[in-house]
Amino acid sequence: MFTLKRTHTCGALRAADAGATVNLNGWVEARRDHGGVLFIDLRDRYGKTQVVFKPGQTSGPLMEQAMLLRAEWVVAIRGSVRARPAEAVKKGVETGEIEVEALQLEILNESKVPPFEVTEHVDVSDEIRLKYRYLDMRRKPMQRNMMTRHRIIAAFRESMDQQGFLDLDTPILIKNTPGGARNFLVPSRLHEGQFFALAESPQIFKQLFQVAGMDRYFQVCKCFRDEDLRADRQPEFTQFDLEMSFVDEGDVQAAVEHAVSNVFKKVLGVELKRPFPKMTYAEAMDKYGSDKPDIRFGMHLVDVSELAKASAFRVFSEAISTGGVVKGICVAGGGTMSRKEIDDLTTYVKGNGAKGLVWLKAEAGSLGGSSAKNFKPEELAALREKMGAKDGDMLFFVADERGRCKVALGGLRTHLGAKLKLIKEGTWEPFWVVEFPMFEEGPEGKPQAKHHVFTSPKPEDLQFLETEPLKVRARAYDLVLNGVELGGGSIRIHRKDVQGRVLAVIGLQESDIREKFGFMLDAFDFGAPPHGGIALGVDRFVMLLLGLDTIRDVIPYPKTQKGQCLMQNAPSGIIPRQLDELHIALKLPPLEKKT
RNA sequence: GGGGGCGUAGCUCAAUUGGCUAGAGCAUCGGAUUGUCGAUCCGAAGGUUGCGGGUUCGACCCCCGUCGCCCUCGCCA
Repeated sequence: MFTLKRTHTCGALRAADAGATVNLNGWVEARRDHGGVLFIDLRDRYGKTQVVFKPGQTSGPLMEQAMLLRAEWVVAIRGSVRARPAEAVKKGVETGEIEVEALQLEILNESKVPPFEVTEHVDVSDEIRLKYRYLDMRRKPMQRNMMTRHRIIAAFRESMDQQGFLDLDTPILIKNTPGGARNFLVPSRLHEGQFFALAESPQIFKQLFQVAGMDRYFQVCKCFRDEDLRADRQPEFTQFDLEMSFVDEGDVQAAVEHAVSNVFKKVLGVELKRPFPKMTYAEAMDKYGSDKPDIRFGMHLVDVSELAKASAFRVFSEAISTGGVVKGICVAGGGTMSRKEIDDLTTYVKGNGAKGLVWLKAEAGSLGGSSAKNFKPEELAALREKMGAKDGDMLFFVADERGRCKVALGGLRTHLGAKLKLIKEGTWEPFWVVEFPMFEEGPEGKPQAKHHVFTSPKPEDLQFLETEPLKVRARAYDLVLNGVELGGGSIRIHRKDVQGRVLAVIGLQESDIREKFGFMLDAFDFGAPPHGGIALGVDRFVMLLLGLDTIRDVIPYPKTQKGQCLMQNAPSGIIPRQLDELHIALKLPPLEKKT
């Protein structure tokens, strides 16, 4: 029986409702039995309301029924709203001024004792949370995360609609095109021996929308990548995806800024300054050692290679003579660091590929520390000057091959920013990283696309395409916020000849190009407009706005680091008949390989 | 595939150098309790120390293997 359908949610009632007779539906979160009076906290996603059963006012049978209630039972209650006695008002709770005096109770469902207490007050391991995700999501933090996720997506959609974008979907089952992220494969029953891939992004389809004249497409879409997981990477994740025609970089960026700003305004009440600033890739790497720097604190990387070249300190001079660089950072007030802390930092940079960490303390108008003896006094003075150090500061240097030096020192900068709490929390400084290189050096020195093969080179760099590909800059842009890459996009190639040249640079044979991208190039034969777009990671976006450090907490049903669903126990084997239908034979590695 | 951390009661954790009956808080169950709200008080029950092997007089602790969760490198255009 379910007759007492709710008239109010568990978060709705206020002092002004006193006297009303209402129905509430929800879960029993807590039960406080005082021998006479019995309190029940009733919970739904809107809040909690205290229900009270009082001897004298509550009938005997109803009291008996109420005594049965346990945590997580689902009930419907009819009762009258009462203002609480002044001394019993619960401050800081929206429904704290009232309670509902029960008149009637329907037990809609009982519950086993849950594996963990369904309250935000207890810590539960990820493993247990994922196994019982439906219980985890009953708790306030996950409810908040899911509601925020919804509001972010809604605000994004609202902006897209306002700007005239069409919400169109694209296939999940698509052609397998090796290269880039590994695809999940789906065998085709109707075509024996053939496979679909799950879309790793709608990239090609959204570009073909532009050829189709569907100017201004967007989608909130699932993408699938069969790669190893991280705190911010799941095998299936969600993107804000958009593409527009007859545009340049500025048009795409403006559209995204409108949407991102709307999200911040609607969800956080924060007005972002537009347009977002831009930083070139070269500057990001030079000053921060990262293509997604956290610019909420300074501590820039300083190149001291000129000083290092002639240095008596061989670690420095040899790094330069072998073609490397020496860079440093200045930690304001870091002079008080202990030897142990410095050792930990050394371990940290070594983990990022550096050979070691040189440290010098700014003190007594010069530089000290165990490495200081390797330098002449005037060298120390010059270093101090170049690094802008004051007494009490700590200087760290990494001498290494250019790329490794930036990565190691950039990593150290980020690490120190968090460790020393240099980051201004609650500040939002989104910006664009632009002028990415078109290619990067792949294995065996072969150029490979840094963004993707449909990214347009800058026209003025086209002349180097075949001769010095690594020098070519792309019309690509990444949106970076608080050290997180929120997404990236580009102006695409819309001319078949240029597309062919780019594919050739990365070493694709004519036949490969036909097989993989033939339909795309064919489409370009029929009048492709100039176009461009971007994709943003929804999960990362939500994580960032909520100040969390894993996207698992903003995805309703995420996978573990081994890519499994602990609730369903997926993936799992299939029965022989299913394999037969697909004409698939398993070839498993031997179970045990013991010698 | 590599490196690291963790795995003890339903949950979160403790257990000295390898040593006595493996403990605590919460949850659960029973009792008490008429204004609590993460109620309180009294009591009870609850353990294959992830699993398998080894070393030892003796293993939660040491060794080998294995499974799981997490972080990370590779990888993720």
